Amino acid sequence: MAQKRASTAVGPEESCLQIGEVAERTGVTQRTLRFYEEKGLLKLPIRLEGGFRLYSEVDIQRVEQIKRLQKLLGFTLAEIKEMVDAEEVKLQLQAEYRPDAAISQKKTQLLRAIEVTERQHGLIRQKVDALREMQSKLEERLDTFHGWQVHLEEAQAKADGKAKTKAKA
Amino acid sequence: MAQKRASTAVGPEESCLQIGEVAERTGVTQRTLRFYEEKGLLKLPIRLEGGFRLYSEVDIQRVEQIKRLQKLLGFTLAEIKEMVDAEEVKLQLQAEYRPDAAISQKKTQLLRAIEVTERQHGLIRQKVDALREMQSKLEERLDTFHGWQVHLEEAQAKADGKAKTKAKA
DNA sequence: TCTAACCTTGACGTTGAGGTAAAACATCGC
DNA sequence: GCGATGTTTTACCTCAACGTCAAGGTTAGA
Repeated sequence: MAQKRASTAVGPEESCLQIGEVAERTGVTQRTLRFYEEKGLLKLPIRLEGGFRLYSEVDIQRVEQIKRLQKLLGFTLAEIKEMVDAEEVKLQLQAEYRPDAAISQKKTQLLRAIEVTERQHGLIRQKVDALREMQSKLEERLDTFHGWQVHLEEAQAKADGKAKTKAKA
Repeated sequence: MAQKRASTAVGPEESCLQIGEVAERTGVTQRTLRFYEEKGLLKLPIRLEGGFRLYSEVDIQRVEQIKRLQKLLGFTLAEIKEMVDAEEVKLQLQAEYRPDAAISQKKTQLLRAIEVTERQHGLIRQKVDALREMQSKLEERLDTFHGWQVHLEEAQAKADGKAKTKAKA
């Protein structure tokens, strides 16, 4: 362990994790974190004077989100980027909600965000539908299998019975 | 169009589509079909004397299944292979159900098939759950957005009203 | 028989999503 | 100041899932 928490260098409330710890806690490699950054999936992290990246808990959550979207749901990193971008827009709108200059510009941004969100929603519904269909098919198949299993048990019992009778005789 | 349906060359009931037509109907390329074959996702098709591949409707269905699993649900071809292999086992068991020699062997196979199917089922449930969570989050977000939208409209109306009053004065 | 359209195998290229290795800098505890 | 770790950038490697020629064989139809 070479470094402790550099907890006073940047801001008062940031959690300030270095890349190694983020990697460990999220289960991805450091390379992957840099790669995501390069691809715009993670925003450029603040740096220590020496150039070391400093992450926050929010970043960790985002990484976990990315992994879920990718591994569980099969989205590509490009699609995921679109999603996190939309999220970014939301946060931005949320933060800048007070200083209400340029209302019509905000309206445009908002419309864009809504559009993206609705597309995502539709995409997900498609996936859910497909999954449900698969699921019911699998259940059907399992039923069939169990039926066969019973059938096989019976057949075997009969065969055994015959064998025993023969052995007795 | 250089060839017609070679409908009498192999069997009486097979549909006999050539690779080009299968590609067109499924929306994948010929290269992809050969690739799937190479990877064991499609069984080796029967061939015309000249070596041309001949597919059936069942093959088309399988290709469509593969594409769904892959694009919609994010399974890798390796995972998909496992699934279609399981399906193959099922068909095999189904076909060989009559000649009931070696019952215990069949039981083993059946157990294996059940195991795979149940794993798939669980996997899919996980995915559905994750997707549902995402979906409700998105709906929540859309609600927020629409609220903001209304808010912005009001703000703009107010601003416009002021402007008009000023212009009148 | 000849040709246009279709198919074959083979080999190399590409893109996405990282892995791995190297050389040099940073930080901490001593 | 030094050594042990931890990080940084650069650069090349890999693996999956195809794309893209290239060179040649096949088939139906005029």
